[in-house]
Amino acid sequence: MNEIEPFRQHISSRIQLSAAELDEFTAAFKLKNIRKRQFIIQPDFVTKERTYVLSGAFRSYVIARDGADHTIQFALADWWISDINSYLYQKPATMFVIALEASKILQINYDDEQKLKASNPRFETFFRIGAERTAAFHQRRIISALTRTAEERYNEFIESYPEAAQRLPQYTIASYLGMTTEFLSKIRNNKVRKKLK
Amino acid sequence: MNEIEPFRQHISSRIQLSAAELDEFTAAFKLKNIRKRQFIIQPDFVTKERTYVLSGAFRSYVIARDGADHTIQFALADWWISDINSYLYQKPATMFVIALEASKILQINYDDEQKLKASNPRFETFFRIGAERTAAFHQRRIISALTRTAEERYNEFIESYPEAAQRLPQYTIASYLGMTTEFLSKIRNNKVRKKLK
DNA sequence: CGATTTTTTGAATCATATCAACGTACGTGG
DNA sequence: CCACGTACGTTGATATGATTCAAAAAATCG
Repeated sequence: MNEIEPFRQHISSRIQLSAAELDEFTAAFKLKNIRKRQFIIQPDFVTKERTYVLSGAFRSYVIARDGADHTIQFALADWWISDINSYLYQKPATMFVIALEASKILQINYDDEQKLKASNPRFETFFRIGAERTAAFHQRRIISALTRTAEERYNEFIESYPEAAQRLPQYTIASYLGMTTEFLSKIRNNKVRKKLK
Repeated sequence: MNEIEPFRQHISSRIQLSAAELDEFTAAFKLKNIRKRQFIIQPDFVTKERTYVLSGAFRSYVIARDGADHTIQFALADWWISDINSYLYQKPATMFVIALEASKILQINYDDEQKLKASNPRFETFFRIGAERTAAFHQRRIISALTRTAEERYNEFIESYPEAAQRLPQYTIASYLGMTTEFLSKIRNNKVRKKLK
């Protein structure tokens, strides 16, 4: 009946650990409650933690020169989120990460993560698998952005993430998919004039 | 005076190994000569190797429904290339990887990589670092695609990869940056009509 | 409820694509 | 080492998918 049970499951789905190892691993993480609209990462501050979402929802975004905001990533329960360039290289962030709902998260800080990885090869494996999957995921997104129209990207999104599609604000989904809120609205309501071939 | 010396340097830049470990690691890789225009990965075949480029140049791309091809990645000397979704999950590829020039590569196959990682935590670390950097790199590319105009993306590209910009065919660069060859040509020759503000 | 945030709608406009044609270069076989 | 074919790059005219702007409608929340 532990609050972090989903996290233990998550770890066990990637690597096999003894009960003691699992305790050691999870002990490096701190549980936090985050209010809606609270920022956990802001530009110019070094991202000192990696965040796992137990419950709630987050969105990371950057603000372009023209002031438009662009969603880089979402994270619902059982996802990770951070400004990976800031965390990995321990340099100032360029992104915001904000809670879209009241949320519970688990965080490990950079130094503790290094210690953990050095202490046990299985822990190193855990992070290796995570990084590989993230890279593969990003590659699929790049392919989608390069090869599909706005409408196709939206259809792909609601198929892949039905829960996110209904729970997250439309304007955040639009900016994740690289289109304006207005255009997404037109797609959803079939107001996009199509060429008849 | 060994042909694979750059590869040994590459490994040493990520992890610290004894001479014996370095030999063991490199022994898992096979050297291959690849002719210009030769494919090393094709759709529908499972990608069984991860490829490090010693010399030459490669491009990975997908073909969209409309027949247009889209460059996913380039690899010049000292870069890695593969269809990561195919290699990682050992399922059929969706991409082509073709040599743009006569090239020399080093390849490790999937099973040997697993053995290597299991045999020595430092080898696991090597791949973890690689995956992390790939993920961080992809994230920067996603941000660029979402927030910049075609012209800005091209300027960013020639600044970040001056060698690639002059060595690779324009149409491959255009498709990497998500624009047509014609439009890139107009950008390069200042033929793009700009709104005067 | 009233206030704020989010979504929708239509018209005008823009950034980039498409198409077609031509110019250039390069590599391969004789 | 020339010639010729094929691949690559450029240009201008036109078309289009998506944005911008402005305003109203709908949803959400304290």
